Amino acid sequence: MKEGPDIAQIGSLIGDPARANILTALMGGRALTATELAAAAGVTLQTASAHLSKLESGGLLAQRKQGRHRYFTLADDRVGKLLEGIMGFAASRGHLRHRPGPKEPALRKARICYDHLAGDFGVRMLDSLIERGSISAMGEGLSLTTEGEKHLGSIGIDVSGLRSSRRPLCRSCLDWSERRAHLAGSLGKALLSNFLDKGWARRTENSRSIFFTPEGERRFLALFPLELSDDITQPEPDVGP
Amino acid sequence: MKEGPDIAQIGSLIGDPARANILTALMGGRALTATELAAAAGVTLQTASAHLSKLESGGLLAQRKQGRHRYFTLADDRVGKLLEGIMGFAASRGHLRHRPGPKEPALRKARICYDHLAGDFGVRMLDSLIERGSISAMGEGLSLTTEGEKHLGSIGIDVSGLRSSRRPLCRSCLDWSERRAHLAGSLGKALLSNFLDKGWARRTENSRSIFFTPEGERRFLALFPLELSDDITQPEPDVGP
DNA sequence: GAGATGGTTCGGTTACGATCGAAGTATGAA
DNA sequence: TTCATACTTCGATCGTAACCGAACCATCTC
Repeated sequence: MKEGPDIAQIGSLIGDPARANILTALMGGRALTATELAAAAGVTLQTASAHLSKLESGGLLAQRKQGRHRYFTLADDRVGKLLEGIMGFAASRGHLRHRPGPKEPALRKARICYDHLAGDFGVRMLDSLIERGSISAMGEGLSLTTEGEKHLGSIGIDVSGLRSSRRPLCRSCLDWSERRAHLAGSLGKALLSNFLDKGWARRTENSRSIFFTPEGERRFLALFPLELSDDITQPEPDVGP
Repeated sequence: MKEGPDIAQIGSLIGDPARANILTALMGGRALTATELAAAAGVTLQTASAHLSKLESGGLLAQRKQGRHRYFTLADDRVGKLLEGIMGFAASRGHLRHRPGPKEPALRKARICYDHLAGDFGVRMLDSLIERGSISAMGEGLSLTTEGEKHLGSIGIDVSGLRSSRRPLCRSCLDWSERRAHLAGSLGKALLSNFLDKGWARRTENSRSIFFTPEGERRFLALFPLELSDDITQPEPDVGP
């Protein structure tokens, strides 16, 4: 007696707190093991195992066996989009049940989103590029200008090489904590790699946060200036119990 | 572990089948009453009431009181976007909610949707009316032409009487199993009543399917011819687990 | 081989929430 | 006023799914 795509099944998969925690943990784009995910979800390994198999057969997760580990990731980036959408909506509704842990400020400042930079720094980077005219925003889409290609070339990004890949060069990705867009696509990935290669920043173990060295941060901020650089330094007040 | 993260709340709201039906029903953009939604969800009014208040306090629904009716709509179009995203994902994943049971073909052929005709027959009826010029489709909206008013008057529909009601005369209602529109609104209701009154068809007990008598079916098909009457007879292949 | 680590399966318990009958409230009609 | 319709609240039932302990399989190290 049911008609239409089964949104209830997807919904109930996301609707369980343990599974929601698992999915949230995987939003960073890194592959995580069942044990790590069990810890993230706050359940035992057996329970997590059951959840993971449900999520997988529901098409939300993919797993890849490597030795005696099983690495789980989101099935594809459409799942990520979907979750971002729900997170953004939930955040805007004030459904912030998110517990502000100690690592939270670092996550908010700079973190990885799939393979590119998100958080305050990610938002700032895109804003600055747009303000400068390196990237033009038309509606939902983004495109690199010739000025931008020159600009980014000067800091070591091989744009023409990126163009040859199948993946779109520029895409905007909505940040759930900021509700503002940051830069995704192959260019977003290349920029982050560039920062890491230069030693401006490094990934934090077992976390999605990205740590900028003082020198790296100085250079980053100089490279991506903003007319109205306001809320990037002040920490946000804690919300919730 | 009741302290679920943000997305779990939204997910579990969408995750209940009854609530998913309610939301799906509201995707048409029309405001519907609690009673209509109860029917759409296949639950009693009390149960629907509980679901509706949950959905509302979850920020997914808005209600507007009008006389002794309570009209519910999606809270805003961001909710619609969200649901569309989930539906799109579910559809692409092949999560079609069809558990092809024995009654399934009958449901697909002709069934009731609130108070009007849906399924193959519903789609055909609207297509035929548009092809004939009785109804003109402009974007999302439908309107009855003067030719159409004459045409339907000839088969016993009092259009001017219907106009006096508050309810819109013509509305298109998207059928998720068909992904095509059928005719809703007071005219859609009147047409179905007309068929039932004439004895062309009757409702099936405890089901949403509508049974056409052989004679009724013959007349119906004659009344609503189609240039390209193709897929109305061949049953779709089962999509099994 | 033995032992350790990573992960799954099974069985039984438990708690949550969906459901409906019945009774109660609000609005409109006669 | 009285009756009817639309909807909500209350209370109780009941099914399902989340959960964990324990046992089991798989892979790596030594």
